[in-house]
Amino acid sequence: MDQSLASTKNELIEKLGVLIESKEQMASVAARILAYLILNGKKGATFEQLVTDLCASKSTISTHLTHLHSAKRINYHTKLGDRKKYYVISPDSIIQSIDEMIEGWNHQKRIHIEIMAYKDACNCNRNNDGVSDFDLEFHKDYLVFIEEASTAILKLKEKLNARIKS
Amino acid sequence: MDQSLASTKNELIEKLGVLIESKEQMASVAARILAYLILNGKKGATFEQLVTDLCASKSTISTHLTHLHSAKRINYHTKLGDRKKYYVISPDSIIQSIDEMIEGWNHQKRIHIEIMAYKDACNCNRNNDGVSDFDLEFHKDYLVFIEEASTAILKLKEKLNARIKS
DNA sequence: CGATTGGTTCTGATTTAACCGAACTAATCG
DNA sequence: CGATTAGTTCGGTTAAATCAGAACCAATCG
Repeated sequence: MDQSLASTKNELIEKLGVLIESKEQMASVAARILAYLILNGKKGATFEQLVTDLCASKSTISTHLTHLHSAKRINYHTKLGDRKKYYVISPDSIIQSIDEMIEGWNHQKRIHIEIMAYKDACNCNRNNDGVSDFDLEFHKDYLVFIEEASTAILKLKEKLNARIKS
Repeated sequence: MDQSLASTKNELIEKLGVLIESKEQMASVAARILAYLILNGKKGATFEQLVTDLCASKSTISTHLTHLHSAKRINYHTKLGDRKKYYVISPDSIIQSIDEMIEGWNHQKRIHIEIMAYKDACNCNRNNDGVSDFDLEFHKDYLVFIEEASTAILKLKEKLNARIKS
C-alpha cells in the first residue's frame, strides 16, 4: 500500500516532469525538480533528497535550484536547529505560468491581426486578376477562439487570487 | 507601397516563424518555410524561391520540405510545362495543429486527475498528524479551465470543418 | 582545532540538432 | 549526346544545452 503509493509517485514525477519539460521548455532535471516538489506537498524536500531521489549530481541540482529560485518558481524554509533548506513550489509559480499563457495568447492575437491586415492589403492590390490570394475567415474564427480561451484562463486566475487572499 | 508591403511581409515571416518555431517545436528554417507559405497564399512558392528568400542552402530546404510534406503540413501542385513544384500549406495543416492542441489538453487533464487521486490518497494516509500535505482545489479549477478551453477549440474545429465542406 | 555537513563553482565531456557544401541523380532541352 | 534545371543525399562542422566530477567554501559540531 505505502509501497504502491511510492511507485505511483515515481510514475507521476516522470509523467509530470515530461509535461513540464515540454510545456515550459525547461531542462529535464529542472522539470523533475518541480514535479518532485509538486508531488511532495507542503513538507518540502531537501537538497540531498533531490540528489538521491532524482539520481542527479549535486552540481546539477544546485544549479537548477538557484535558477528556479531566482525565477521565483520555488521557495524554501528552514527548521530551527537544522541547517538544511526545505524547498517547496512557490505559491505564485502557478500564477506565473498562467500569466505566461495569457501573454502567449495576447501575442498570438496581435500577430493574427497583423497578418489579416497584410493579407487584406494583398487581396486589394491584386483583385485585378480576379482571384484573391487569401482567405481571411480562419483568422476571424481563430480570434474568437483566443478570446474564449483567454476568458477561461482569466477566470481561473481570478479564482486562484480569491483563494490566496482567503 | 509595394515596397512597404514587401518589408511588412518579411517582418511577418520573421514574427510568425518565431511563433511557429516555439509553439510547434520545429526547426527554425522549417518554421520559416511554413510562415513563408502562409504569407504567400494560394499561388504557392517554389524550391528556388525558398532557397533565395530564406537564405538557406538547398540541402536544408530540401530536407525540411520532404519532412513537412510527409507530415502533411504542406502540399504541392505543378503547372503544365513547368517542372517546378509549387508548395502551399496543406488545407488540414491547421486542423492538424488544432488536433494536437486538443490532444495536449486531454493529456493534461488525465495527468491532473491522476495527481488528484495520488494527493487524495496521501492526505488520507497522513491525516493522523492533523495537517494534510496537499490542497486539491487548484486541480478542480484547472480542470474546469481545460474543459472550457477544449470546448472553445472544438467549436473552432467545427467551424473550419463546416467551411471546408462548403 | 579538525572533521563533518550542506552546498557552490568551475571546468570539461557528452549529446544532439541544425545547417551547409559538394557530389550526385534524374528529367528535360536543344 | 551534352548541357541545364531541379532537387536529393551524405558527411562533416558548429553551436548550444545539459550534466557530472572534483575542488572548493562556509558553518557547525565535538
